[in-house]
Amino acid sequence: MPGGAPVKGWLEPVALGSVWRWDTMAEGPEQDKRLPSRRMADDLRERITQRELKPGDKLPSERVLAAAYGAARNTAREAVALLQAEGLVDAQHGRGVFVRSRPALMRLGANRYSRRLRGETGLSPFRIEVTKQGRSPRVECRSVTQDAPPEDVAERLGLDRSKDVVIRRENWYFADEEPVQVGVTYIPAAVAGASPLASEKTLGRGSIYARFEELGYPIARIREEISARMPTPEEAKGLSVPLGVPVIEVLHTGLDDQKRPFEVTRLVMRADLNGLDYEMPVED
Amino acid sequence: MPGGAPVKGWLEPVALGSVWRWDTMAEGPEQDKRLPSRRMADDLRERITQRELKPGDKLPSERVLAAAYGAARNTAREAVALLQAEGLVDAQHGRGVFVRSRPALMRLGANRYSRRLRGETGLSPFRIEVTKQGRSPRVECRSVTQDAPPEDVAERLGLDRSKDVVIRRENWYFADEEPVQVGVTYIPAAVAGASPLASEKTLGRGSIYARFEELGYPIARIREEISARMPTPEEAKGLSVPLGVPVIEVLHTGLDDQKRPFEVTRLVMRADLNGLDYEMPVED
DNA sequence: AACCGGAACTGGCTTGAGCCAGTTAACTGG
DNA sequence: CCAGTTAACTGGCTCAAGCCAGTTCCGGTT
Repeated sequence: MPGGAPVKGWLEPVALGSVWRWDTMAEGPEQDKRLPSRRMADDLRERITQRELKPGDKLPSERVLAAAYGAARNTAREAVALLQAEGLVDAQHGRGVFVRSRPALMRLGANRYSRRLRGETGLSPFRIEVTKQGRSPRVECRSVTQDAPPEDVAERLGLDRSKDVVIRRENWYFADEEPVQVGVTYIPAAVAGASPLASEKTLGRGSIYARFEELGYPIARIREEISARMPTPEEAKGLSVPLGVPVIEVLHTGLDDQKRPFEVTRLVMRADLNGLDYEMPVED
Repeated sequence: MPGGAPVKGWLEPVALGSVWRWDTMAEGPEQDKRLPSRRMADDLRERITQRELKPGDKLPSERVLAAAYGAARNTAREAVALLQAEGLVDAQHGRGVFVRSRPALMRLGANRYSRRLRGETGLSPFRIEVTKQGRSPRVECRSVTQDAPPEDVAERLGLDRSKDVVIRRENWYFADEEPVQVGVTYIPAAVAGASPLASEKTLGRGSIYARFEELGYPIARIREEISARMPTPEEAKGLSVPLGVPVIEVLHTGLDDQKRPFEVTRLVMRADLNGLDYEMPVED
């Protein structure tokens, strides 16, 4: 495969090994020029996508893999690392490497802001969606503080970063005690006033948007700016994001019936568990 | 550093090494128990987020890094690989490892379906957005074929996978000749009929939705299902997605004024160059 | 039957060595 | 002055070896 220094090879005393190497090349003109680690990865990927290895199945151990290809353990490790970075596979210390199963995505829609849903169930859309999947939801408000808004938030709320303050509410969302989302909501102090929004961790029936409505800010429009990226180390730890899984970040702005922004929420969620689902009219 | 088996150490004959190990622990209670590769990665990440290393800057070479920490080159490589997987850094063969710059995201909004925009400019929203960024857009229709629809597409179009056929149009989107998106549009054969949609690669002024309108399918509502994941090897190659960068997948359904689906498009785009931006009414 | 220990597996991380292949700049000869 | 070569960088990949740390299971003890 090297073929890097064939000329040198001729000048130097003919090594025993080089002979059969050239022979095999002559016999099999269809040289597999892929690197060993890629070959292993490609083969495994093939077996996975062909369903020969099904979700939950265990891959051959690194040492077995290496032996099978006549390669070093590190090379097999490299192959596994590639699959892991693609999110195809999940390594568990001491147990093995397993084909990742694709759990049903939780589909967050715009209807999560619907007043009707709010009224009918009294439950937050998150709870509804998780329950629908047969898992048990939990929402935890970790902190309610007051601070200067981040740049992008200030911009969307029409605030001056150096002057205005916002209430910052940090919420964690769990399904079966597994963390799946973090949301940080920013509310202008002028909007929250002395309401529970400004201080209470629990907001009572009908979710936060019922409270906004009581304050004179009925949610009429939303803007959602969506991006995706790899998690920071903190996010990876906090959300226990597996290797090879990105996060979706949603910067959400709530607007009242006069199109005034009264709230911004930054949602970060595991992309292997969550998706978004919007249906909307084409305007104008 | 290990300190993993201190108890065992007491039971066994006292090794010479263990003495100073306990000593140093006593002297410096602030043991850095992180693994060498993590320490290097953490330090570099810190320097990057603190802007000491700015986008475009070159990191110390692997060999220099290794020497600085008294570690092997492979360990430095591991550290770099971690940063790469986080999408913080971009390695270039022969040149070095560079802090990745965060280019402005292209923001695709729902307004891309607006009839007014379509009429006013005659340009597709993609072209508008790219031009706005001072780059030159290009759209290339790679193929127009006829086939059975994929499962999820059939579902959304209300078709029977084994009976109905669809027109499949594959489009590639470039900015400055850099591929940034791929879109595959599926149209029921019954909808496309013998129109240009069914055969022509170029569709003329006003983009594809003008053609649909002419056929009696004015786009009135859209549904967009969004997810994110790591690219497949094919996507990584086709879109030249750098390591550590996910893709955003949008499964888009176009509905006419009677809420009938007449078209589904699967869009895959590099998450480091693209984002989505929706503004919509809260319905009900 | 319950417990505990160890053996034999698993992946995690590191070392230090070597070769290959891009890149760049300085040096050379025309 | 330009063109081509070369040397000294860079990262890419592999090897072989070793130790550590989880997991699992089996067999012996209590």
